[in-house]
Amino acid sequence: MAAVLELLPAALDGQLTRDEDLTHFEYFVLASLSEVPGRTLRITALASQTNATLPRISRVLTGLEKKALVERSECSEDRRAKNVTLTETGWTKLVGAAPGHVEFVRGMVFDQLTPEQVSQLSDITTQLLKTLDPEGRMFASLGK
Amino acid sequence: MAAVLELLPAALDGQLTRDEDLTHFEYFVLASLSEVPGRTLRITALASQTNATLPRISRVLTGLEKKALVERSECSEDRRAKNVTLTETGWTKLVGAAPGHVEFVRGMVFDQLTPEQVSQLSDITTQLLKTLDPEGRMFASLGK
DNA sequence: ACCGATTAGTTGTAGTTGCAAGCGTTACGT
DNA sequence: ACGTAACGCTTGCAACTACAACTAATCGGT
Repeated sequence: MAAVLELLPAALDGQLTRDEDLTHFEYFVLASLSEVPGRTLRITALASQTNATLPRISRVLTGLEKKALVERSECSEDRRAKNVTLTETGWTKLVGAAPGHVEFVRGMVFDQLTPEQVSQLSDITTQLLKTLDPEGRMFASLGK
Repeated sequence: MAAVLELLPAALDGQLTRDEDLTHFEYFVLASLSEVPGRTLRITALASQTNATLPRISRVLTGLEKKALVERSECSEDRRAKNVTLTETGWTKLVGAAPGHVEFVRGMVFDQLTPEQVSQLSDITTQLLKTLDPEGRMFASLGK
């Protein structure tokens, strides 16, 4: 069981990095932005939803900004804060990456299990999240 | 489900680092050595069992050696190779760390699930490992 | 027996991450 | 209104990791 925790994230990360030159975390950031009205979030909110520290998000955003996938802009309500927006390029990137990634996850996980097991796994992870993420900061992303 | 993959390893790592000044990976290395006759393994074998690259194992072993938890020695059969042995200090460290860690995992995972779900989860992970680790390089460690 | 190819392990280098410290902005108590 | 505390984010630094290049030893074909 510890082995799954070790191997599965690495496998997922590997596919995205090879095929799309995105880490799983970067993908998750783009996906989080895409699911929000205006495709815009404050940096702290984004950090919370992706379970990242502020320094980590800050540096990853710098990288994504260099690739023109997101944009930072000043927040009018609070001049300390900044908004991050998914650019059109970022949206296109995400839409291009998603099918391959979803397909990979399906082949790696869901195709290996019976429909019953998939249902059981869903219940189990939901249950575990109550302890791991009591405030429900992280949401399910793209049906994963 | 992705959230569990993100949060659970971080939680496990955190407990060990706080309480024992060991990363989860270091703990896993010590545990792997402890389960083997003579508590000794060739470095490549250890890398394979822990799913680590050779450079990674090499540097982690250097760290563990500095703490006197393991020892490197020449391999008589192949002078390119080296053996790594869990020292008495390392064994003591592992035995001291295990109960707290096991307890933490239990509280975090198993206590949250019904006995039925634990059984289902075990079947599911076994099934997933057939794809993730077809050669069975990684073994279950300490009932996790 | 020899030479090229492979293997075991270590080290150089670059990229990622967390913690702590920093800068500027806002909120709060008086 | 003023000064201190708290907040939002970024940056310095140290630790960890992967990839590639390196050294040393063994294997294989001739």
